[in-house]
Amino acid sequence: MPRTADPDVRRRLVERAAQMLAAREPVTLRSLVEGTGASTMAVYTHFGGMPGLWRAVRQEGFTRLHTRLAAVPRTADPVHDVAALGVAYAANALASPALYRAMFDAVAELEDPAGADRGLAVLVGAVARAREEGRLAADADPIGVATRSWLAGHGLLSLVVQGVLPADVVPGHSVETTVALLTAAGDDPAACRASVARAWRAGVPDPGTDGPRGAGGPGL
Amino acid sequence: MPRTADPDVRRRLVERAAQMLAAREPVTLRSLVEGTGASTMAVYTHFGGMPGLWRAVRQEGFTRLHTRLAAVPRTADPVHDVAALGVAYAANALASPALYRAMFDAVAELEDPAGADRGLAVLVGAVARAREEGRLAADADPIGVATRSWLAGHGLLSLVVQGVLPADVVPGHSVETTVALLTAAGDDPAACRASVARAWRAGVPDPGTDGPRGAGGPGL
DNA sequence: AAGCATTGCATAGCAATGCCATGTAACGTA
DNA sequence: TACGTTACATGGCATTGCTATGCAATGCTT
Repeated sequence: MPRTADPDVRRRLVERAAQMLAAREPVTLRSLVEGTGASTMAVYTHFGGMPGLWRAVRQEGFTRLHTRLAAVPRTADPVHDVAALGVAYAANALASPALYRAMFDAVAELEDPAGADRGLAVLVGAVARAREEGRLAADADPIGVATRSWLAGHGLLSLVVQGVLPADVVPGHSVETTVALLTAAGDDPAACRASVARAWRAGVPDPGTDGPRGAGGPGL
Repeated sequence: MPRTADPDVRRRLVERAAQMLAAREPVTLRSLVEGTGASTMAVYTHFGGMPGLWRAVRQEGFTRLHTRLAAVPRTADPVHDVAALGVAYAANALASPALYRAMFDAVAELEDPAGADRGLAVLVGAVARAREEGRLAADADPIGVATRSWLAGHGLLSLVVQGVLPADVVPGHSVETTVALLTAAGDDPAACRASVARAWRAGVPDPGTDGPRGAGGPGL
């Protein structure tokens, strides 16, 4: 094989795209490579085109999300841990809203679809542990409960990220929905609320440097 | 005033955009006016540009949604009616997935933001009635419960519409989440499940002529 | 070590997109 | 009927993503 491909170029371009996304700058083929020294053809050799670049960016977003979820510590209270994953999910989305939007803009197209499932798997594991430790009913469905939590969280955050809802409603709705879902799965209502509320009190997501904008900016 | 503005042109363009959206055709300035006899300037006269056209299309989507929700009949069982609104919401989204995507693509920008709230108001009214008729706790929060139902439904449908989740999981997740939220609001678990399940059994959304596609097509 | 095939990528140009400056014609008002 | 205002058709512009072409760098082969 000739001229070994420089793997750094690929990473740098994805990184730069994510930065431009966070900076609300329009991510175009030419503006992306500008300043990197690379030419527009680099995007085609490494990604096959702009859709390929977006695919890579989305993948990067899901990788970061998984990293963040996997870093949530396991405590003695499994229900608290389930809620803590919700906090981490929200924090990740609010830290870079534009990336979150891009992730789900064409989420069906990913380089590694299984990579996106890994985040959900973390949540499923936490719910399963709650059941195993007796907090949920023996016939509770961890995948179903985790999926519904994820769906509700996504619905909430996708609207917050677009500026339809303010960020400060996230904890409230999240607590209520999580409590409702886990109580329906068998947890004691009072104990559940205490566990969930504690998780959200501990780590309210920081809006970050990249707050939601009022309208569709020039970027994606 | 000279040369009276033809209000039909506006409607026809919005209508055509919605049709092209449903047909998975790329909606571009030139392809939109092609065949209508109008020229590209018509879009600027009536909408000020493509963003304005999308704004009008989104508004049209929310108007249709409201129409559909308002048409849901009121029965003797208010909890059933709340669930029936969820069925109607899902049916509306699945009937024209591309329009649903467009609606929430920049939902913060609407011609009449209050128009989008009218749909939610219908749901809030149904929840409030459930509380007034004693199905929910006296201190239940209709706006909160309705909003969380809407958020969960939106999270689910936005992913279904993008082809991440198959349409056949909609009833299952919808029933479970609705039961969880309404039970948490005070309804009796068994009665709640019966009411909600009946609504979804009666009117399972038809995928329509416009099923979700596997990947980002040429259209929006 | 030399030659060569293969690959990375810089250049330049193409089609299509949204947008707008200009001109023209239609309509209401006087 | 004359006029001023408005709708809109035409043509051209900048920008977008994309690709045909050529060159140079690299590793395999002998």
